[in-house]
Amino acid sequence: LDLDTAKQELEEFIPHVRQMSDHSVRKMAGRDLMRFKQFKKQGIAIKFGRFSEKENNQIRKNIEEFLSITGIENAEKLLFTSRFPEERETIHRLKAEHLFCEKLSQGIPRAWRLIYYRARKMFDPNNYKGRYTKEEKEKLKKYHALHGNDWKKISEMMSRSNLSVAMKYSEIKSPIKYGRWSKKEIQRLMHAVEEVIVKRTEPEGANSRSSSKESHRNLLVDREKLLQKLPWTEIEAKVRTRYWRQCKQKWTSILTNKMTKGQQLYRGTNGLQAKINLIKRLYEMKVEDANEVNWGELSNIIGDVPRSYVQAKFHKLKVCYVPFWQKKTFSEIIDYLYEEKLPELEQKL
DNA sequence: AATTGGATACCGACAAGGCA
DNA sequence: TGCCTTGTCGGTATCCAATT
Repeated sequence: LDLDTAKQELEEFIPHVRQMSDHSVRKMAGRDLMRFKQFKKQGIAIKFGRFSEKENNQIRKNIEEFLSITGIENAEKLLFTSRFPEERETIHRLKAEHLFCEKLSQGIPRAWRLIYYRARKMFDPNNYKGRYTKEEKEKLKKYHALHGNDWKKISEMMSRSNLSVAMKYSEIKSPIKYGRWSKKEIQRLMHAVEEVIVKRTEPEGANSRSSSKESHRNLLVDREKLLQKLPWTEIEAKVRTRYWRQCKQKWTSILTNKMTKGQQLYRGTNGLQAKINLIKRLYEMKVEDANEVNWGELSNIIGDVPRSYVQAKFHKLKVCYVPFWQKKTFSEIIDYLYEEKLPELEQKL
């Protein structure tokens, strides 16, 4: 199968296939194309984004079955074979013999690689360890000083996953401030954001003042897009006192304020109406999993606000009004809100 | 003045892309 | 395949202001 044909055939399942490296496309063609076509026959679309609870359960089931077929003791041995040098050969042989790749991805309409990584996260005993203690943070800094970016080594020393230690370190590597933002910091943030936006829309050459103002105005219209794709590490460097994720979050809240012109859209009667509308719309959508919801579409319920604002509001509704929400599925939560809470809210109106 | 609930901030979990 | 980096999502603790 040559590369161009592969790209062409894959395109209907993976819209961004043209931007992928040739190497990944080849891999995907070999491992996934057949599966994708099978799913298409059954009328099932290939998915992206967060895994639904259903998919997670399917992975658990697939792993469990594979373990019982091969007699491999546990998921860690299956998914982190290199941690068990003595048994490596045997496990590899069993995986090949019993078609591990195929079995793992059974019933899940996604690229194989994504499923594999999801499974590794789920079954890594070094994952899900909760917050870092002070001592752990100190240890992490010490180990990094000794071993540099050898996250694999550090993760073993700390019994945390590679991903976890790498991310935590990037947060704590330089001293940052916590707590409320000072005026100066906010100013630096706004400046930094403006700079990267102007730089982006004005590729070298066009540098006249008027065109800069012009593009600035156009960008304000296009803010939803801008909100999502700013170079936050660059901005972090310009702000200096904050970590990039703090910057991003602060920017979102500033933007929300600007968009709502400081009105309190979610207070008093407005807020009540917004809650009611939100519940109604979600109920009407009949969606089974939270990541199928198009939150951007719902934002007009509250007003001119970013998507994340609506999501946060929904979260609040859920936590405040739905008992045992952690144990309920998304549609159960929506049903509860609609049946139990909606009448109450409407009465208050 | 106390209570209550919304806003804000923190940070772990996650997806996905690149490179070797 | 494995590993690292960058960017997004979501749960929770805390802060603060409106309400009683």
